[in-house]
Amino acid sequence: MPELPEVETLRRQLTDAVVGKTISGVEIIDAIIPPFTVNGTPLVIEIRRWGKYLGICLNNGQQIIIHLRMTGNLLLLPADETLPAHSRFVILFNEVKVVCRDPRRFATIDLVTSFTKNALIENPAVSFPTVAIAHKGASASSPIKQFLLRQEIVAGIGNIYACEILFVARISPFKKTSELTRGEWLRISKASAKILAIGIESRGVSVSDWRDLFGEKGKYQEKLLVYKRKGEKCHRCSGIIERKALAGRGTFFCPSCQR
DNA sequence: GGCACTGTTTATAC
DNA sequence: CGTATAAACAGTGC
Ligand SMILES: [Zn+2]
Repeated sequence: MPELPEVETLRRQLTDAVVGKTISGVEIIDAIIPPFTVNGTPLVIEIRRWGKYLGICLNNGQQIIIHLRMTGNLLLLPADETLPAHSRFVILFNEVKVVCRDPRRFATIDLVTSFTKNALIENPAVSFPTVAIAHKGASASSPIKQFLLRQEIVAGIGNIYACEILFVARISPFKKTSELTRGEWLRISKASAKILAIGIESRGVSVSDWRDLFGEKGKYQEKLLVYKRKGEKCHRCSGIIERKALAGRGTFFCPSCQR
């Protein structure tokens, strides 16, 4: 479930763990991944993030770009440790290695010399300006939840946090963006910053098998407000949380206090 | 066994 | 052009 908070957690942990270290190679385990060659044995100079993309920047001009998709995670292990099941690639250092474990095999890794991903709101955990997105929303007809999931609009929000944010903002996931008022956009802005920050502080949400770089579970699953809470009592009113499909995704909300 | 469901994105069809 | 659906894959739960 790597969404923005999970990927940001890895970015921070990787920064502490491998910046300044020498990469001795990248081993591709899953043959479906196109092979590539790292030039020489470069140093890691920075770990960057664009939405859910992670970039390992090297001092040879190359960059390793990783997207964990549904079930990918990264694990820091001693160099001589046996690889876990579903390992797909391994980034090798002198004494440690970073392995990508990914049962569903959707995660991607690429070696590039330049990379960028643009979005209307680049880092919603830090800043969520409302003027441009409200303008774009005014001319769209999609439900707000689908709109928040579009990565070229808001980089990094995924299905779980979209549900959580809209609960905090007291807005129905099905409400059309063209019908949102200025005040509602401001509530979405505040709720996004708040929930994503809590997600990051919690080192993510382990509703399934998510683990951080050190194999530890996150803590946000203990704080979930609506996600996976179908049939349970709303924390804000006397309503009961419902689940409905929206664009094929499970969508959790309180029908009585989200309008 | 069968079917629904799961964190994401993208190609393809309309 | 925007929007909707299927597909990539493997596991889990009913
Ligand atoms: Zn409620």
